[in-house]
Amino acid sequence: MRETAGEELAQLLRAVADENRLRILHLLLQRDELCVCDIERVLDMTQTKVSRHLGTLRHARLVTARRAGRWMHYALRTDDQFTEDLLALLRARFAGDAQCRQDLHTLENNADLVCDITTETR
Amino acid sequence: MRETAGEELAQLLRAVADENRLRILHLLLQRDELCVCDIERVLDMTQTKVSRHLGTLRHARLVTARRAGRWMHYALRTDDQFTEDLLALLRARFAGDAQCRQDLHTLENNADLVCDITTETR
DNA sequence: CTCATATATTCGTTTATGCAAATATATGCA
DNA sequence: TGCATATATTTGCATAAACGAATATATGAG
Repeated sequence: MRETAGEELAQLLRAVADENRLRILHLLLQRDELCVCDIERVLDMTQTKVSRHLGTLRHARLVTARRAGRWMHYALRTDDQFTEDLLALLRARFAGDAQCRQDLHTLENNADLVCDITTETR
Repeated sequence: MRETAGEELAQLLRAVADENRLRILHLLLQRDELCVCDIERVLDMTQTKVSRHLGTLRHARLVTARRAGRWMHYALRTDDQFTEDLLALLRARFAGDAQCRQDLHTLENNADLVCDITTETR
């Protein structure tokens, strides 16, 4: 059942090779953590869609999930050098992308984000 | 008909996110140029398969094609910084991959490669 | 022109991926 | 316990991508 190393790399790259997931990764580069409904609101995607794409990213070991009450907090993984380097590369690209800039604007002007509240007792 | 910048990035990443194309890129990192039949022999893939994947890489602007007599010589593009950086990242990964090491061995021990002959008058 | 070689493209099929809608699970509050 | 909220998963369908086999094109040799 073990994948070959090459197939594992291809799978990681496949996880990144999707516009929806790129937008999610871009958001996660801006905050330590974000929950599903935050992403849902900022990117204006359905809950199903966000959850599924986060599942893909988690399966590819690009993000971690942490439960906090009713919310699942997602964050970028920081334990793999290749992933780190790849994200650093992408971060530079995102800066020049119109959609990403708009998403960033929406993120910063949204006062209702769950993950902006530091206390998790809700 | 123009793609968004984000979709363009996703398309580039999609082109890289395939094990066959990763193996081809790995070979191209070893030589300035390789023709289709060289890759065909080293990777033991059918001509159709190699040609189609090279087409995908060319379409994603990862490689260039140059006709030399009956042969098409493919080479990595060097005119885009992001692509350069991405390939540099991959190069490091390839070194630790068993399949890539074997491909490299096959490449080096194959005396019949078209692109090992410097003169193109055949 | 004819034949052989190198590469590209088309065709039909299979597999993978994305989506929305519906449903299921998990947590917290009353 | 029962209800509301947050998230995950399943289902059914549509589109995209991969494959081999066959066919087409392009070049060079004779």
